[in-house]
Amino acid sequence: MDLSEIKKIREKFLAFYEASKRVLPWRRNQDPYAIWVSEIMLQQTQVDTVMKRYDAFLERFPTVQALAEAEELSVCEAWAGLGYYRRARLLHRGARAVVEEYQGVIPGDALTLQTLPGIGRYTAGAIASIAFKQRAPLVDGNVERVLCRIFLIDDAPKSSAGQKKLWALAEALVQGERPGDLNQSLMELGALICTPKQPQCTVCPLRMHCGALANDRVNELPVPNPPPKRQILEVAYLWLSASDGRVYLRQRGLEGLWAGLWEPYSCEGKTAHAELMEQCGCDLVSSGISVSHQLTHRDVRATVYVPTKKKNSLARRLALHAVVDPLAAPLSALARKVVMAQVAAQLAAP
DNA sequence: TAATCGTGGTA
DNA sequence: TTACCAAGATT
Repeated sequence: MDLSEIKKIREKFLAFYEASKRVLPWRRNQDPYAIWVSEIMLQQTQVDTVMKRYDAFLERFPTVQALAEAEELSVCEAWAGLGYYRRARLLHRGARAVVEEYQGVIPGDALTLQTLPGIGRYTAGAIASIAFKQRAPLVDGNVERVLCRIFLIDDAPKSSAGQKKLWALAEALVQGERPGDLNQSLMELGALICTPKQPQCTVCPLRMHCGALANDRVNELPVPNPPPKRQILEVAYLWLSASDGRVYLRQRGLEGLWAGLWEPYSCEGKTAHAELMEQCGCDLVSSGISVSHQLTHRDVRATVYVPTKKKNSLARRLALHAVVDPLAAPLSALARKVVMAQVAAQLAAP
């Protein structure tokens, strides 16, 4: 990307911001403390939600000194309704750090800001650029979307490759006049025009510079971040059959996973096998049957165990019910797989 | 690196 | 109803 193109894009953003910026409480002045408070409140929180509480918070804690002197509990009170209350505690700690380590003067450069509690890379860039006019970049959810589209970035925004490209572009764009306005213009475009769904490309001031629009890929960029890796849930099932061929089942509790459904007695978690033996009070060996099952956010690995010798008291001890046809019971999909696999194995090799 | 942290809004 | 998203940071 050549510098003249970057410069044109920068100027489009600044012109858009000048013409279209919203009137917001934290844009009244450039008080670093007030900007700081707003940036913390706005983390993962909608503008409307912050609007309702921002002025009251500043009225109660008008300066960094006032906040530092306050009790943590009262800070959290003033935070009520904003969620993520750890932010309030970290902001409070940050204020105390500024008073103790910086004589109450908020540092003006991004690197120092980022050492304060609750201030990460984004917030440091925001405070440094908006309150101190430093050429410090920032990347938030809006900026990710806007830059992925304009610069046709095919990496997922949260991926390391994507983050690297995004921060590099944000860094390049902010190297000009009015860095604070430039940074806010990126976010403002994302909030008002370059929205996640149904972006207003026809009126977008950057439409002549947008790679996604030129390639008709606006709706597929940014590419979705990969879903979080699913947890593995281990389940150990006890296969207990009576001499007459019936199978022992139990009903699960009415809360939680597979609530109210039936299954062979089971234990869950990494120590499922050991726990199952503990509950049975006897040795258990694998029946040779193991089953995989997928839930929304878990991969289940189920293994079936059988007692090494007949334990007639087991069923009574575990309060199990003898069922003639286990497949007729309301089983979870996993338990159904387990029962079918176990029955099939027994028919094949009785 | 991945889970966690709150609440409110939208399609 | 259910994702998905909203000016992220921390451990």
